[in-house]
Amino acid sequence: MAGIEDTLKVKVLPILQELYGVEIQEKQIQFQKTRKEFEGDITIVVFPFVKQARKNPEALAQELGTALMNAGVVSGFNVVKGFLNLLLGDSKWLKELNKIAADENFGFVAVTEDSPLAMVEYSSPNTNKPLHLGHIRNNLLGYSLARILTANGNRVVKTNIVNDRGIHICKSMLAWQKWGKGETPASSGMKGDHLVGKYYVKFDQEYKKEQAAYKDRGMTEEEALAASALMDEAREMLRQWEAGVPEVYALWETMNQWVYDGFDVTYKALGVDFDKIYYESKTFKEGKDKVLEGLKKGVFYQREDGSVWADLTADGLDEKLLLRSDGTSVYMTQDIGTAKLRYDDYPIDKMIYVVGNEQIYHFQVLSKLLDKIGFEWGKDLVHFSYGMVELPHGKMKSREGTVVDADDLVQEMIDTARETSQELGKLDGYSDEEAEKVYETVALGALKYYMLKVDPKKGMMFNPEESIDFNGNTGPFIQYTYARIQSVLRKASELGVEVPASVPEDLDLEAKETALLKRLSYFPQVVKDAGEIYSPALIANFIYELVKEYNQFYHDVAILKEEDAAKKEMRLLLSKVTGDIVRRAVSLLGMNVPERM
RNA sequence: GGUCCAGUAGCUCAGUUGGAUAGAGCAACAGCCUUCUAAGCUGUGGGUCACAGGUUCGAAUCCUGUCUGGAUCACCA
Repeated sequence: MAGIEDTLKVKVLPILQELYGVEIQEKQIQFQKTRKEFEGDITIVVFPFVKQARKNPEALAQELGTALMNAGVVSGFNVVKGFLNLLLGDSKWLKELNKIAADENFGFVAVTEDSPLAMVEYSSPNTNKPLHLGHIRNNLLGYSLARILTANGNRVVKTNIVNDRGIHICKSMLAWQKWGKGETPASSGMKGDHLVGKYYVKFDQEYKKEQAAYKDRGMTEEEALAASALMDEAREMLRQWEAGVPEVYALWETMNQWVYDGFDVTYKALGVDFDKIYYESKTFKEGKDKVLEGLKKGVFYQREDGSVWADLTADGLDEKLLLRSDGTSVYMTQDIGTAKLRYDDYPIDKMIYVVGNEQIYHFQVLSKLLDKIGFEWGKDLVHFSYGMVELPHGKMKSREGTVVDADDLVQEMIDTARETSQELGKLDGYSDEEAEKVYETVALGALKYYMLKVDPKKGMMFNPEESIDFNGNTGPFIQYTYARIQSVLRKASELGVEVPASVPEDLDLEAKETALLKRLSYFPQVVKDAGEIYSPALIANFIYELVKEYNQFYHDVAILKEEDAAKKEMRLLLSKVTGDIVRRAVSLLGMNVPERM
């Protein structure tokens, strides 16, 4: 598409110059896809230069079209109001098909050692509970973003910052100590992160009981909060951890390891991974140092109680606490430290944080703070924020156990894929193992596509039942089309028809064939746009349109029944190329496609 | 209260830097399996683009105001 537009532009500019003797800016020439209800391949909007040319829109379009026709640039045209619809002719599209077939990396920019380096932070779990639905959106967005950036010619480092310290971790540790009776993942048969999460919930339940008991004894809400023995114990544990008390530290290490083992399983199931993992327990001291350095330089100030603050009121933000009065660090301090370590480790050109939109303010502040401390890259950091995932029933609360657990959800999707597939008898003849693999691919495809097709900025409604629907704008629909293409290719091979590397350019195309080719030719532009605005949704919508186009083509023409050998080969090549593009486009979403389903 | 984000069909969502008669899917209804996979295809119905102004050849899109929903403004992370 881009290529076609550029060559057209070069031809159109001098013609306008010659016809009307006016200098038209390149920007003024607007191309758009010709709408379905009109005849044509590409459309020029002439309104932008009617004034300069001092002509009415229709006459201008008519003259421009005639000139382009005479110059042999287009094979035909028609004018509707101010819209000049151009027909490019079949040979142009067949040339495009041969080009796509010859270029294995069609639409992707090659990555070299000199390519810019982008770091994508995503996932960022806490080690006191398992991953849930919100994390799934985060993980899928982050992973997809990394792939899209790679496709656009960036070196990419995927990173994860694990929040492995703080009072919330101590809560599960304390609860396990008090009520765990030595339970381990091995002894309980539970996944480590689920086991630890169970004790986090346990703490909250006991804490609520305690508070209720206090209130029964006549305490006010505030008095009860202040009197909490449980919370005191948790805080004491945090102090002991910071002081490095061996037993506490050992317990912390053991329970964290359980959680990491559990996370690994979930990440693997989701098909996401990381190049480098940072731990807050190892970065918060670095942040403290940076803050104290800033204090010395006079960028920050200290209050009477010893707490350290940044005054951002001049930037339209508030005052921000960086170190507590007892000298311990807060969330912001840790992020400063992590940022510093990362820039020490990598020559980062672009830093992207995939973090929920409830933290927009946090990242505005972080950007300003990093800038003030003297990191010139601070103001360029990107907070790729995404909206919350809501459920039809209401909000999720991890402490109340109303979350949708990531592992459970994935398992449910796989079960549904299996049931539906078996009902339809889709995979008869496959071994159990092979079939199971397909169920997983389909289940994950459904989940990923559903999560990624929505504009990340917006909050989304996750309807479990609808997501497992195998009809419509869904991952399985895309996978199904791909599988059917492979089936056509297998059948052709059985019949002894080879898919050619290229086809003659003097064939006559039918409307559905041109439409499909047009769609394919947009691919590079879509990848580029998605990379610029960081949008997996753009890719998802493109794939859906492409696949729909193929399905219409598939049902309209008999690919293998065609008598004309050249035309049959053209249709086969078109199918193969479509399959290749679908597979590669889908990989940008972290999705896989099955060869058969 | 300040700041930020959103509001498009009954539901879930698209809608490129302002362009033609605002599009899909789901749900409803009606067709299509002797053919390369019917997890599909075709058709029908369904809209005050939250509301009111403004900018212009042209506004769902840009500007202003209002309403509604969400987020945030912690010595939580």
